[in-house]
Amino acid sequence: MTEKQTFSISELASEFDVTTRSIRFYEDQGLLKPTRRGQTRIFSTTDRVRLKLILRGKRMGFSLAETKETFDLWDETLSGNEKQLLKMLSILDEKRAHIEQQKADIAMAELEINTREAHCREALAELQKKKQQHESTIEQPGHPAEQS
Amino acid sequence: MTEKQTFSISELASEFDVTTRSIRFYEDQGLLKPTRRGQTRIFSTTDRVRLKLILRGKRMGFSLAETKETFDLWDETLSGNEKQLLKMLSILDEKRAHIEQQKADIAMAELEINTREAHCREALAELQKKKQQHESTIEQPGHPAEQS
DNA sequence: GAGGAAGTTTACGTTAACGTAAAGTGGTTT
DNA sequence: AAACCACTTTACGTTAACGTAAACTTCCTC
Repeated sequence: MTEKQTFSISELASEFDVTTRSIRFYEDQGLLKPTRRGQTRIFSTTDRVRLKLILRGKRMGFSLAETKETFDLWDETLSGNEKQLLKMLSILDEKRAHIEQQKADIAMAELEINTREAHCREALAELQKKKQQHESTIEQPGHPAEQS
Repeated sequence: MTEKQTFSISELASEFDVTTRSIRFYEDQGLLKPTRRGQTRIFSTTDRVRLKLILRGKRMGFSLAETKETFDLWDETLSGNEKQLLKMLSILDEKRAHIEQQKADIAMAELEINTREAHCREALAELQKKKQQHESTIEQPGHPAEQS
């Protein structure tokens, strides 16, 4: 009872930090299906969820076409015969494979980032040491020289 | 002594399953720097590693321009002054943030895939049950009818 | 020496995912 | 009623990352 049920285009745009142009484009491509009041779009909570999925899909490397496919397929699956269900299961397997690849990529990337960071910090420490040596060579601790 | 040190363009292409066109494009954009024998490209193990990084970068949502930036920056960092090193560290932080986002996305995606799979399997089980009921209604276990 | 395989350059074409005007609609605030 | 929103449609422009075709060189083989 306490949750918002409908959203304007600009509400969704600012919430998810995308342009209204993008949202209209997603509708145009059949990914969102807002109703209308006059000519103004009214988005449901379902649209909101789908927008979230679209954006996450993008971050995970899925094209809009792929995301639309899974949306459509899922819609069909809901009232689904056996063939549809089995197809959905096989697609879920593909997604899982994709995810496993991503996990592996991420693990490797993390390793590299860590070794690089270590390398950087070592190099910085080296520089600091040389700096201090240099300072103690040319300058004694004390008050600065008074006017040359 | 036992590892290959140089590679032709088609060797790399087939190893990483990309086209030679792509590899030439990556060179064109400054991501790879093969030497030449005559006009033929000769790729080093460094190039090979970078190609691998390019492809992983793509899978993780980095553009070629971004990947090139980190390559270049890392080259500079090797002979680096303090400023370069600090910049590299801040970029490493950005990458880490990116990775954290990916991890979160992946975790959510996995959850969804699991619930969807469960849903599919339930629906399939329902269908199987109905099928069996139907079969036992219209058909008794026994030998088939002989020629109508 | 004719052909074939693997390499090259040059250059125009393509697709996805929007960006960016331009021009119009509908409500409300002054 | 004038001005100002937020929203709309239509339509051409843009960028990244290659695809694809054409015409050429080298080297090897038959």
